Amino acid sequence: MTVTTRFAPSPTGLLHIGGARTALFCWLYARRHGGRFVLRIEDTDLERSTPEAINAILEGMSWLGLDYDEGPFYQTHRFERYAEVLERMLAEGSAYRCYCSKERLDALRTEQQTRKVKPRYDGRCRDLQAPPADATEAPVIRFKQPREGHTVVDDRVKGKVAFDNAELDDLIIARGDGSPTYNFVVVVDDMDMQVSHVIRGDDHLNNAARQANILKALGVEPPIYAHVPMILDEAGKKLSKRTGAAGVMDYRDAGYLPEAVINYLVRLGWAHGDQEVFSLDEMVEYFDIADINHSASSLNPSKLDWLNQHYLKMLPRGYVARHLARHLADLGIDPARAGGPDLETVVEAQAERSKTLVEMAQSSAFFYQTPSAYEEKAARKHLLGSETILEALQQSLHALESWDAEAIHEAVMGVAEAQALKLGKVAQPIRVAVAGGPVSPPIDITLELLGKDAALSRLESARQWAIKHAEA
RNA sequence: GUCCCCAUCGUCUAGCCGGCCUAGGACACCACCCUUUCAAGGUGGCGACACGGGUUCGAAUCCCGUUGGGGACGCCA
Repeated sequence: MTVTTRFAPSPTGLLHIGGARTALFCWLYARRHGGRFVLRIEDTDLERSTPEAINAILEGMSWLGLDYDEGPFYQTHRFERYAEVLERMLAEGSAYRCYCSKERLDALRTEQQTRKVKPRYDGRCRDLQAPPADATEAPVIRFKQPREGHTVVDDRVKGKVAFDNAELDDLIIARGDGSPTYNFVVVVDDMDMQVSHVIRGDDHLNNAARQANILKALGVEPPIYAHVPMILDEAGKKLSKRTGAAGVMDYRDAGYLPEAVINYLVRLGWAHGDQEVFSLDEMVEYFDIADINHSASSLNPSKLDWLNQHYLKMLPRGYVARHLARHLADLGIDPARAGGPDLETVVEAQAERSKTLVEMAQSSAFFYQTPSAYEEKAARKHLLGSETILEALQQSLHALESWDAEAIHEAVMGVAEAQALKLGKVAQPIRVAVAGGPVSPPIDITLELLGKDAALSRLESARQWAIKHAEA
């Protein structure tokens, strides 16, 4: 049997972090076993499905690098096939037409709720031989669920889960307008696409029993189910659109690398001993459904930050630089045209002091554009009264023949010694002068990257500022 | 309400087919070291088996219950 997994999102919103992890697990399992991974868009809800949401899913998958072997399949393109199976079930007697009105169903539901029993269809039309004379609405089609016994779902993460068939009512598999519903199309698709392993959120565990029964009615062996626990937000609550960056693409925009997000996601609900950092190859090699946790997990943003920084430091500079470019662009900076330092050297200098690419872009902007203003507090502390130091620095740096970190370091040290100051006393004024604030990479590297002309002119501006504010 | 799932540090988790666990790792936090700012790095610290019953020579590990979370109960997916 070739392993086939599928990711089957409904295009009604973003590809959120929970869906992304489900997709990752499915992808990993298929890759692990040299199987197929298919993408299926569950768009049978014409009201809520949107092209934007479809794009968001496709974009998110591709950003994460989760490539699929087949699809995307759209369920709206398969209505003929569903109709065919519906006809067959009607003919075989495993499904029946139900003429109950929505009003009756609603009344039934509220009545059951007040009686404190589980709301379910009472089966009024189950054994009807002909349409009732007073039928007013187009009939829906219901699946004829077994009435007796139990249905056992042998779940690979939850174990054997038994449902009393009396709990499972006759669910609607086609609406009054003839369009098929979720629990039915899933079954037909999984059957047609020969899905061997259904890996999905455990909010579907209850559905598994009904789906397995439909499959059996169709004479097909149900797939292997693996219901993975949910992902909760930081507060341990269900993820909602309001929970900040819930969409995968929001993570990109917030400055995270796909490698970090993937690595973070794989450790949510799954572990391989004590290992925290995994290459894609390692994930594929080690991933196993048996190691998936049983309980829900909450998001831990600071751990994502840590992983992101790890990848910022470890991944090839050129690769990180390409990602950094888009965030610089968001700040209106085009490194190529701004004439500043090579992006890769910036990445090298900034990686260990950045959690995200957004941070890195912000703290590196000064390399490409003169800061519009000094941070007030820093300027007061480090620039005020530093005219002499700044002037000495200008002279000493101006005299440098080769503009490299080593020479710059010597020059700065020289000024500090000449004035009997600790290095910090002269480095901080330089930082504020060139970067606008008190933080930057080591001062010699900062100046080297910035370039001699820019460095000297910013030093001069800072000196002017110091003179002007000393008078006031 | 009914049914289903779950329960180890603040968070992610190792362990779970019982003794190697005075419960390990990671993130976060705190302290110290390093230091040219901020970081990064190093060292150390804080910190959990939800509760109650069993079973057993022995339970985080097995069983039952309680409590607490979560999910499902739609002509949504």
